Amino acid sequence: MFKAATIKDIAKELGFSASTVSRALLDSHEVSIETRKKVKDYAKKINYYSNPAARSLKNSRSYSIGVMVADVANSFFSQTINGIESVAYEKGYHVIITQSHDLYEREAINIEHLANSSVDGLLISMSAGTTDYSHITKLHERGLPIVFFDRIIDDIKTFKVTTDNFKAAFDATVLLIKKGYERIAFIANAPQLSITSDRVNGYKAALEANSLPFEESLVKYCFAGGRILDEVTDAIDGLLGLPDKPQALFIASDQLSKASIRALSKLSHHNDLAIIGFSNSDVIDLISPHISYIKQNAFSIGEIAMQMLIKLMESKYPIYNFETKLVDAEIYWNDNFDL
Amino acid sequence: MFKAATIKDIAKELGFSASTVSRALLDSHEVSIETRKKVKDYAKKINYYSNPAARSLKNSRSYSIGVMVADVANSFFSQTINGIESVAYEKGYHVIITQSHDLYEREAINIEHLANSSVDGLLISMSAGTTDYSHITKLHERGLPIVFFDRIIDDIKTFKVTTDNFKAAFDATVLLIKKGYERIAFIANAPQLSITSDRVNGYKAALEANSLPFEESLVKYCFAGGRILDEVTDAIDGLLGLPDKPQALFIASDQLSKASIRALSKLSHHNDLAIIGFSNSDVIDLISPHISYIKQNAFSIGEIAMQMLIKLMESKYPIYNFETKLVDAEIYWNDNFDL
DNA sequence: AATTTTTCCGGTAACGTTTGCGTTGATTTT
DNA sequence: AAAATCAACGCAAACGTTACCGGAAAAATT
Repeated sequence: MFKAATIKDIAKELGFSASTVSRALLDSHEVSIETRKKVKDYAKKINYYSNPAARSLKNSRSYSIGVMVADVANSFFSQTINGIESVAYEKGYHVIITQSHDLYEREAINIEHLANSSVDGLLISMSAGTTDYSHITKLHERGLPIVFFDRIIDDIKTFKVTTDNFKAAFDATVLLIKKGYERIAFIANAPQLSITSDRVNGYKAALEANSLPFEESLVKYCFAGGRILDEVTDAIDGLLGLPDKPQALFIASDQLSKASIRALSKLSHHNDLAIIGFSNSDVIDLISPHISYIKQNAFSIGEIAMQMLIKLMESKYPIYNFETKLVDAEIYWNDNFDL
Repeated sequence: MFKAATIKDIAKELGFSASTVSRALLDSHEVSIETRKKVKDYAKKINYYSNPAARSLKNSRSYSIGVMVADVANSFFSQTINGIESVAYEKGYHVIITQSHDLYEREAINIEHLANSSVDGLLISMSAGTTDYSHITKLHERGLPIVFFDRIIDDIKTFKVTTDNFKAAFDATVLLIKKGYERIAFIANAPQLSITSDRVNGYKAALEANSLPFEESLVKYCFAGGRILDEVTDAIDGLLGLPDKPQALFIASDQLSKASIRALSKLSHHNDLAIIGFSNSDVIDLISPHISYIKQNAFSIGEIAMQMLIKLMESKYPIYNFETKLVDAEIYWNDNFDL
């Protein structure tokens, strides 16, 4: 079995002590330039890499961070992960990804698991099924650096980054109104999520700004967030069964968009409806019915989240003034509902 | 800052030595049943978890494995990852995911990085851009357990698992022929990939079994595997520009299917073509033109790959007889090309 | 020329865990 | 009853690194 080179091997070969070699590799000023060069050259020659376990044990840092998302198969999250990884990688951090599948239990277990594997920090997008945050507050109080992204929560004071959901929903609604649609229904995600209330509020504000009435009956919350097709089908059936049918549909998430389209594609007269929905799918433009969509800057959100976490982890002193960054989304309008 | 409980804390509290506590936690028979129970109870009470860094250092194992895929945003891979994680998690392994984006350089760097972070094993799906395998053989010769999945290679003797691509392509082609399509074009992935040749061979064999001629001009290889739209557009234009136009299209990967559909959707008379393509997308049935598709058992492949890797990592003696497991895919036929 | 400072390096201990070996007292064997 | 066995535990070393504490030689200061 292969045995990796250690600092001792270098020390023995070059006639230095292990401490000098260690310092040389860390570029300490207590080692002469020539010695540093000698050590580094030889280290490279014999393909030396510091043993991460030993380094972790000594420094009580693991140089790995944990990421909690609902599902990697979700385009938004996989794009976010790409952003996270690009920053993490260049800063020398490993990324351990876990999925909640929007279930509270999975979230709690996985986060516990991550914390006990001594990750140096956590990047969390809350599961839709979570209403009790104690498993996270516990870790936060212990001093574990945590950054929330996408689905953020108010209860914990730390860095957060998400789409400017209010603005995105506001703009999209205004766009629908400008195009002449005044009765706009809203298919919402689980109500406990930050992204849900922000988006609903943006929608409400847009209606108000255009002196249109807000009708409770036009808003349908989907607690499973599109995971259960029936929930979405029922919501749409309910809307289309209304005496005064809506002219347009605002769909508040990627999962919901897919589910709604699937539900609508089985109906005959879906072409009457103007549809705009959140989606980061790379094939959204190929799907019919052809919808307008709001695309989040997922990659940027990932990058920013990771940068925030690094700031938190590497800060020598405790940080008290936290920032919640809002990233703009992009709206793509499609007039043509038939392909 | 929070300080986790250690074995010493337990030892001190209970009046045992650290070694006894360690052995008790490992269920050693050299410790009495009562002592074991006492230790475990107290450990649970104070929320003790063994320090992974110390354990890794001592046992020279990290209890984490590395996964190399082209892209987590790809449905097939994200489903595979779900399979991998489900097995890994229950066996106490961490999963570190990296992406090659089908680039040789990224693959080489990431694999090197993973190996130096002392993962206990590697799960690899080859990048389309890779033709030189030395970065992997090097690690394999050192004794690092490696399992290939999906895009496997012949050069390295180890466990492998992939879809029965020959059979899937054979069956799909036969199906097209049965439906009356005799001139079937083939849009293939990068030729150096195992999945490419297997699928092409299945297609050829099906033609031969039905006494149909194989025409080189009907097969178009896409070296970027659908990452570059133009490549696919050119391939399709080439096929449709043929004096004797094909009646059906066989598309050999998910990425290619998406790209092809995008290319076709811009043309007017795509309804003449029967299309069958590999895809694991969860919205493939909503996309138009509406195509038939071959869906791989991605989750199973992930599970099997992880089980193979565990067998390899935890075997006390070197293993010499390796298995290459082929998993059946499922074919979904769609007669209706218009939505 | 004597003193102080600086440069450069080594020794040692520690991080938390596991393991081979040794020790003790109790139990079994002849 | 002496010898052998065994159960249950402690001691100490080791995994590879880093950091504190020194110390000697060289350089800089009086």
